[in-house]
Amino acid sequence: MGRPIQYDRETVIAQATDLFWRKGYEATTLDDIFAATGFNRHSLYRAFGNKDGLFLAALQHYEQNFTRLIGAALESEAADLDALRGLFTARFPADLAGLGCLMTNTLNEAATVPEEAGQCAQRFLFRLEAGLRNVLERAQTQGDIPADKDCGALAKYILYVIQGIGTMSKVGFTEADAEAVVRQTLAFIKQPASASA
Amino acid sequence: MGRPIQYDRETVIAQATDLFWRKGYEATTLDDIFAATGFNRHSLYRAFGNKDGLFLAALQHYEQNFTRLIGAALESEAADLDALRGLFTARFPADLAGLGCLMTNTLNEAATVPEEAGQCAQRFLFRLEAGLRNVLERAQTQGDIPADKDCGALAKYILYVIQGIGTMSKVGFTEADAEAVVRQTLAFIKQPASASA
DNA sequence: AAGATTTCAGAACACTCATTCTGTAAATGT
DNA sequence: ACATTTACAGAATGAGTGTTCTGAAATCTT
Repeated sequence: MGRPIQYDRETVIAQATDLFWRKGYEATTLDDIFAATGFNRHSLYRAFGNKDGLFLAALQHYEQNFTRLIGAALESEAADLDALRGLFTARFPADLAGLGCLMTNTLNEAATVPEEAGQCAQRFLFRLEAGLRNVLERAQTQGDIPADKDCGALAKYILYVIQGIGTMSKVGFTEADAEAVVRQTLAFIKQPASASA
Repeated sequence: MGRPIQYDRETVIAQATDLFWRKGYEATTLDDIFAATGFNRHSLYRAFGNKDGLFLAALQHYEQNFTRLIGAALESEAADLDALRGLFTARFPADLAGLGCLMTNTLNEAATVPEEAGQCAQRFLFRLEAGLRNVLERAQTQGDIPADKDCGALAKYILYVIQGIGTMSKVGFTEADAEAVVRQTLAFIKQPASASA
C-alpha cells in the first residue's frame, strides 16, 4: 500500500487556517505554509489540488468550528439574548482580537480570492443573519424585545455591527472598545420607544 | 528646459485613486495604471518615486476630498445631527456603493500595504472619530441627545458602524440596507432611557 | 526478499509584476 | 542650427510565487 502519510490532514488544515486568518489569502505563500506545518509540497497538491483548494478547506474548517458556536448561541431552542451576548464576548474579542473574522477578511479580500471562497463567505453571512433573526424573534416572543421592533431589520443591523468589529479589531482598537459596542448594541435593541422609521 | 510634461499630475492621481479604491493596493498593478491613465512608466518613477509613493498620493487625494465633507458635516459650527445624516446618506452609499471606503479598505489590507499608508488610514480614522464626537456633543448641548449619554462612546460606536457599512457594501448588501442602518443608528442615539452600562 | 506503490525532499519551470535600462522624440537656450 | 535637457516608449532585469517534475526514502504485499 505504499509509504504511510506522515502528516495529519486536520492539523495541517488547522495550521493553514491560522495563517490565512492572520495574513489573508494572497499574502500567505505556500512557503509560509510549508515552513509552519512542515508538510510537503507534493502532498499539498495531492491532497488539496492547489492553493485554492487548501484555502477552501480552511474556510470550511473555520465554518465548522464557528457552526458549533452559532448552533448553540443562535439556532438552538435555548438561544436567547444572553446567549447572543455570550457569542460576542466569548468568541469575537477573545480569539479574534486583532484578527477580525476569517469570513469578513475573505469578503474584504474578495477581489483576489477565488470566487468559490467569496461565495462561501457570503453564505456564512446569510446563515449568521438568519441565526440572529431567530434569536431576536425568540426574545421578542419572550418579551425581551419590544413587540413593535422589526427583528429582520435588527438582525441585519447586528450583522453590520459585527463586520465593523471585525475591521476595527485589526487597527488598534481594543477589546474593551468592542465590548462597549456590543453592550451598546444590545441595549439599543432592548429599548422601547422605537424611533426607527 | 526640455520637453514639457504631457500628463496632468492631479488627473493621474485621481485616476490612480479610483483604481486603488476599486481593486485595492496590491491587486492594482502598475500596468493597470498605465493602461487607464496613459501616462508613462518612467514618469511615474520620476514623479512619485515608486508604486508606494503613488499610493500615498492617492490616499492624500482621497483624504482631501473627504476632508471637505467632514469639515462641513462634522467640524463646523453648524454641524448637527442632520449634517451627520447627510454625510452618511449623501456620501457613503452614493459613490462608495460596492467600493467601501478607501481608508477602510486600506486598513483591511494592512498586511500588504506600505506601513506609512496604514498609519495614514489610522490617522484618518481618529480624525473622523473626533469629528463625530464634536457633532454629538454639540447636539447634546442643543438637547437633541439625552444629557446622560457618553458622546465619546457614541462616537466610537458610530465609527464601528461606519466600518461595517464599508465592508457590507462590498458583498451585495444594498444601499437601502445601509440607509436603514444609518437611520437605526441615529434613532438609537437619540433615544432617552439609556440602558448602557 | 523483491517489487510495487506512495510519500517525501528539493530542484526546475512558468508567470506576474515592480523596477531599471536603453534608445528615441520633443522642447529650450545659446 | 546645435547642444542640452526632459519626457516618452518599450525592452530587459530580477525577485517572488504557484505549479510541475525528478529522484530518493519508506512501507506494504506477495
